[in-house]
Amino acid sequence: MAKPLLQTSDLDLFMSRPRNRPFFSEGDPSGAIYQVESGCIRLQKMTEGGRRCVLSFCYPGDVFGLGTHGPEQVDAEAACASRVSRLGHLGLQRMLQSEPTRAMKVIDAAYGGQEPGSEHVVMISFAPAEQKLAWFLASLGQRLGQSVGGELLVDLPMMRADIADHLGMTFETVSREMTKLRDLKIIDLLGLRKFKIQRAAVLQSLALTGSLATSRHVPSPSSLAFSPRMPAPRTFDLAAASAG
Amino acid sequence: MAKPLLQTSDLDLFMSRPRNRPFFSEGDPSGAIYQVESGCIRLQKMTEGGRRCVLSFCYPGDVFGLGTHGPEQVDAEAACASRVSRLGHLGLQRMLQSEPTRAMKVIDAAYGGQEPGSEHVVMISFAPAEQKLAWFLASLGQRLGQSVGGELLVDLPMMRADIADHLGMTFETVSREMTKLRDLKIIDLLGLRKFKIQRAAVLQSLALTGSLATSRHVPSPSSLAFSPRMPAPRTFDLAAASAG
DNA sequence: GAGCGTCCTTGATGCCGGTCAAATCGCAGA
DNA sequence: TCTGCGATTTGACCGGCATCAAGGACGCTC
Repeated sequence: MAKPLLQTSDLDLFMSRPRNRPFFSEGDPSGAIYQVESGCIRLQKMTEGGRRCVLSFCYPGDVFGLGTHGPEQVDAEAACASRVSRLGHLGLQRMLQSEPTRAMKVIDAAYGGQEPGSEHVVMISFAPAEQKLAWFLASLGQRLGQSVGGELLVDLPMMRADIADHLGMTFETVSREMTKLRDLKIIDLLGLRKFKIQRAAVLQSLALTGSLATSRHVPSPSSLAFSPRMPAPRTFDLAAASAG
Repeated sequence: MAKPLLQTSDLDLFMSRPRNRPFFSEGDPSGAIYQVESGCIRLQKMTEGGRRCVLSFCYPGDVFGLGTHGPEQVDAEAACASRVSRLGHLGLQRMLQSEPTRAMKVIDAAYGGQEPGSEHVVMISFAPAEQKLAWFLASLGQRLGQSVGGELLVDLPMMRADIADHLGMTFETVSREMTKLRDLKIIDLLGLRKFKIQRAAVLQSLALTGSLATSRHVPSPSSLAFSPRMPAPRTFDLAAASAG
């Protein structure tokens, strides 16, 4: 992990929460910036109907909170037992005066972290379930993965239901697709909260194109040309995939 | 419409495009800010598979383009014959020196306009087709609607396929749901590029909750309480709706 | 006004993924 | 270790929406 944006000297409070407890909720007065020390925070919104939409996850080193941008727009809850440090209103004002450039950088990072990325929107609007999950696991690998003997060991701090609400599907489907990826030997499940990426190239291909391409045959750039319907193969060839 | 952010004196170029022609594409060097004069611009991304995802639409008065934030992240295309004015690199630099506050405001507006809103994400991830369309038409009404004798007359500058790619559905489904709303007498279709909102309260309720509530019985705030599955009624009672 | 291409509407069909249900797993506390 | 509860897995079923297909409407150009 790179050097965190905020140092101990900046911060004025530490907070811990067990799983599913909020750090703050939508509409709360803000003025503070939070930095994840350990665990995983989910930024989410509730719909009128009581459904939950997880906009993003924050991992150690990430900052969140609206700071100077007004009242909070989302709920921030612990996806697992988590600890965050807080730069409160006063400390933020102080930093804005003493180090305006860095303060702005912190505020921008915290603000940007809770905006949904366009990639996320593309994924949840079009991709089939298997591609959504492949995309999520691949990005989790990039963010949290630890290389171990050519494979990538990745923490999975959040529950299946959290993933589901992040990708616009149900936790049952998350579970099913996870099992499918395991059967294809693309990932290996190590208990409930950890997994291994066994074939990163295949996972990446599945995440990007929704199909299982081998790493030596990258889909041609010409496939970027416009085509009204996606004619990509939508079926798994388990045998071919396992042989790959 | 409120006073546009940019005045004629600021701008250094006008550009026109017929439908489906780009103003710029993802990856183009930026440094400019654009303001819609007439028509409708769609900001979109293409997926590897050649599918299109419309992140947002820009209407007259809106600004877009990344300005000082680096190369363009999206395609900007005319959703119908459109005209935009452009504040180029030099003009932007000049404004940043002479009126930094306003320049920053312009840049922020343009930047924010092409970030997907969290409301949009919530909609496309969970809502059924009828609710998605109701939400889109209602927001279009708020943005472009002209009150005419208690009803709201709204331009619909983009094609069905554009709406579909914005909401994560197919243009056939957009068409079907549009017909359904017309049959329910919630909207009235006036040709292909214009419609009337006949019963705004019902449309709004459909957009927010996915169900048809009458305006006198607003869904109670307590419904915001957490419930893992949305048990809201998913069926249309055409008779009851028409009677309302 | 005729002709033509594009966009839109509408129908028929099939499948993905949501829903309901039940069994199993995993963890924490007694 | 035992017990209990919540999380996860797995199965069965089915409904909404994508897909395929055909016909109609609209807006061009000539």
